[in-house]
Amino acid sequence: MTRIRVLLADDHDLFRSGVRRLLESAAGLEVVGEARTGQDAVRLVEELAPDIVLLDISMPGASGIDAARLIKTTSPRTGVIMLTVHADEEFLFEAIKAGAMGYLLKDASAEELVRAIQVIYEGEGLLAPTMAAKVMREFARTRETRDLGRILTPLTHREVEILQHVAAGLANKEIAHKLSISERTVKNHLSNIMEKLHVNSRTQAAVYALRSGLVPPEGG
Amino acid sequence: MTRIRVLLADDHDLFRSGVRRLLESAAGLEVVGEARTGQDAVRLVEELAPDIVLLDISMPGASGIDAARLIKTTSPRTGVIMLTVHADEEFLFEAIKAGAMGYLLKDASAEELVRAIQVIYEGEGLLAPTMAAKVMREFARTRETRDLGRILTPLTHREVEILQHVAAGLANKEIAHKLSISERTVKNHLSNIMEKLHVNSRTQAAVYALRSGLVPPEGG
DNA sequence: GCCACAATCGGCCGTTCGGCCTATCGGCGC
DNA sequence: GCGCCGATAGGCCGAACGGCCGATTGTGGC
Repeated sequence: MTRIRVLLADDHDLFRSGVRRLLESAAGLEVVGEARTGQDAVRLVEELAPDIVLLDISMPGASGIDAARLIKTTSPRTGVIMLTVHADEEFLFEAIKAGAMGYLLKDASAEELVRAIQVIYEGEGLLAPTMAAKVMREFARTRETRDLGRILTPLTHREVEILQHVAAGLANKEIAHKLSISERTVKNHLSNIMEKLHVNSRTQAAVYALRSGLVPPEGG
Repeated sequence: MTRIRVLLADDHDLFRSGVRRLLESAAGLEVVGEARTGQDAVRLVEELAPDIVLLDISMPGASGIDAARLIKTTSPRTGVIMLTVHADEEFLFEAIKAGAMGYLLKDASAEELVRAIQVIYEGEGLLAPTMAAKVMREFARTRETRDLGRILTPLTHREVEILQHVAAGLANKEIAHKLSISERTVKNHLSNIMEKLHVNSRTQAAVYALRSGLVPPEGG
C-alpha cells in the first residue's frame, strides 16, 4: 500500500528527530524530508511533492506562515498542517488564510498528530479543539471569513521561474534571452502571474516574490 | 565639552549593557541609544544622528553589514564600527565595502574600543591588528581594492522617501499624487536614485530597498 | 555675496511595459 | 477522440518608464 509522504519543517533538530521517530513508528506514514527554515520547506515541498507538510511557525528566515502561503501557491496539492506552540488567534487566522488545513499545538499527543495527518490527507481540515473554538467564534463574529474561502490560483513552474527572474531585476527581454524564448512569451507569463497575484506591475510582483521567500532575501 | 555620541547595536542585551557601562565610565563618551536589530539600528541612526554606531554583524533581520550599507547611504556622517566575533575575511571585506571605518573583534579590551571610537570620530580608520594584516595582504594580492574606495553617494531624505514608495509597488503617478508633486519630479528623483544605486530599473531599486531593510520585509 | 546642493518642474524622445486578442502544439484525463 | 490546459508566439496599441537636456527656488556654508 502507499504510505502518506510527510515533510517536517522545524528549526529545532531535537524536535524534528522526535517527531520523525514518532511518525515512522506509525503505520502508513513515511517521512520523506526535513527542513530547518521556511525557504527550505518551500524548496523541499517543490522537490519532493509530499502529501503533507508539518510546519512550525517560528523558523529563521521565512516563517511557517509565509511558507504555507507560498506552498499553497506553488504546490497546492500538498496539505499544510501547522504544528506550533503559538495558541494566539492572530497566528491561527493568519495560518488559515495562508492555506493551512490543520493547526495543532505542540502539546498534542502522538495519536492526535497521526490522526490529523490522515484526516488532512483525506481532504478534510482539522484544528486543535481550543483552536476550533476560536475559529467558530470568529465565524460568528464577522463575515470577514470570506477571505478564508479565497482561492489562491497556483503559479505554474514556468511562471515561478519567470517571477524569480523578475525579482532579480531583469527586463523581459533579458529573461527571454536567458530562457531562450521570445519576449512576447515572457510578457504573457508575466501578465498571468500578475493576474494570479492580484498585482498590476512587475515591481509589485517582485516585491511579492521577495516577501514570500520565492527568492532568497540575501541576493544571489 | 561635547561628548562623542554613540549608538549600540547588538542583539544580546547582556553584551549591550556591559558595553554601555564600560563606555559611560570613559570620559568624553555618551551612549545615546541601543538597537537590537539591523533595522532598528538604521532607524535610530537616522533619528538620533549619533557620531558613532557600534554594529554587531549577527543580528536578527538585517545583518550589521546590511545596516552599515544603509547607514552609509542615509546617514553618511555617522561613523560605523563593526564590533563582532567574526574574524573571517569575508565579513571583514564585506564590512569595509559596506562603509565600515572600523572593525574590532569582541575580545578587544575596553581601552581599544574607546580608542577606536575616538580615532574614527577624528575621521581616521581603525582595524583590529589581525584584521589589518588581512587587509594589507588583500591589497597586495589584487587590485580589486578599488572597490574599497568606491564612494557610495548617499541618498537624500526625499530620495529615500521616493524609493520607499517605489518599493511599495506604486507607480510614478501615484507617488506624485501621494507627495503632492509632479510626476516629472518623481521621475527625476528616481533617475538620481537609480544612478546612485547603480541599477537601471525601478524593480531593481525596489529589490535593493527590500534587501537593505529600507522598507520592512513584512510589508505594511 | 557666492557657491553648492536639494527639491521642484518642463520638453523631447526612444524603450519598455502590459492589456487584449488570436493561434499552434503537446500532454493528460475522461 | 475530444476537451482542458500549459507553453509557446504574434499583432496592435496606449500607457508607463527612463534618459537627455535645461531651468528655478530656497537653504546653508564659506
